[in-house]
Amino acid sequence: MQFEEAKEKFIQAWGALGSNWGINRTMAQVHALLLISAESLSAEDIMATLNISRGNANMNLRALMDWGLVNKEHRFGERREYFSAEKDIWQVAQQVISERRKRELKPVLKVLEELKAIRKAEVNTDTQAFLETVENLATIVEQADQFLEVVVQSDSKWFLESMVKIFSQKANS
Amino acid sequence: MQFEEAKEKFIQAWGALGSNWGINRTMAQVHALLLISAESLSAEDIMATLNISRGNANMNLRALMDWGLVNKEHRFGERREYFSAEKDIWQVAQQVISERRKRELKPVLKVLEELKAIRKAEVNTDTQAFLETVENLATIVEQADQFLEVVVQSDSKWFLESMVKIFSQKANS
DNA sequence: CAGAGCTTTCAAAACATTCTGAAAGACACT
DNA sequence: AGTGTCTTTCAGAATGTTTTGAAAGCTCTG
Repeated sequence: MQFEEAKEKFIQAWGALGSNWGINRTMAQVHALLLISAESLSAEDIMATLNISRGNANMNLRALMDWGLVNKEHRFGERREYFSAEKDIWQVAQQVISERRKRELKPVLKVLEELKAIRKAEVNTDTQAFLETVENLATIVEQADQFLEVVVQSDSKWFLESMVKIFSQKANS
Repeated sequence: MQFEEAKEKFIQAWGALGSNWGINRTMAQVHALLLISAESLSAEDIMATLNISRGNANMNLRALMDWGLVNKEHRFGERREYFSAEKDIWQVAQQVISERRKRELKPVLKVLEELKAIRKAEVNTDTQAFLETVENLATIVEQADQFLEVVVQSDSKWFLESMVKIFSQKANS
């Protein structure tokens, strides 16, 4: 496989993955492109490579910066700005997890807590089932949230070792 | 908070969550509705409660059945079909994880493996960076995949205990 | 302060997804 | 076979999302 072909394939694949995960295709593609470029790129470069408009490039670069996945660089003596992506994949993963936790998990947890406040007095089959479901759901989402917090705070080495321990424990049981 | 209000709030919240995760809003709402209903519901019930059309209800029920989250029930002496959701949240989570792993993680892993095949001979800065990124990415995605496999195969009790162990280990370090 | 070179914004256009409702299909019963 | 009840399908409509490109905004430099 040739380099150019591989590059393109990677960008496509990453774009497709993104769109399954609520991240828009172009944004994921821009990220992919920056991930695999040794040097930082200008908006111009990105527009040309991905065949997208200036506005589009700008918008998605901004979103990526919001997510903390991409950085802007000023170069001395140049007006043009350059962009680069965090290359340490573990850090990228942590960043993504941390943002999604903030943006999505937290609000859901809040709602679930509120819902537990429904008056237990009002007892009938439906209320019963409802409360039980909400409580179970809240528990599992909280646990997932806590787990992810640990992930976000761990360094990659520690985390992987812990996972290996779990795997082997599982294998022996 | 009154029951009806709580119910509605829950359905809305679940719908919103779904759309951040590549699941369409209505599908998530139908799932939510079934989750919190003590009895199974007919298509008619669902249409009425969520204010959606027959076709829409049918389509999303089918998708939920595809995901293994909802079951169809035939009742003796009735032609109408009833639908119910798996209420054990741990099972729901496992089911969702297992489907997404199959649908999304596997294809990405496949592409990443293919990309590693780029000729290493062709060495220059860009190729270098590319290969390194792809390899790191592949490693982390594989590890996530393995972890999720363990989750899917574990019972809830075992898994939670393992997580607690990790948490406390982390706390002591 | 005028102009060059770049970035940012935003309304309208293009595109994609989701929903509707009418029609066709399936089935059980007479 | 005919009828009533329910389910499924699907083309077109509605809605939602993304992209474009032109215009407006910066900021440096002569």
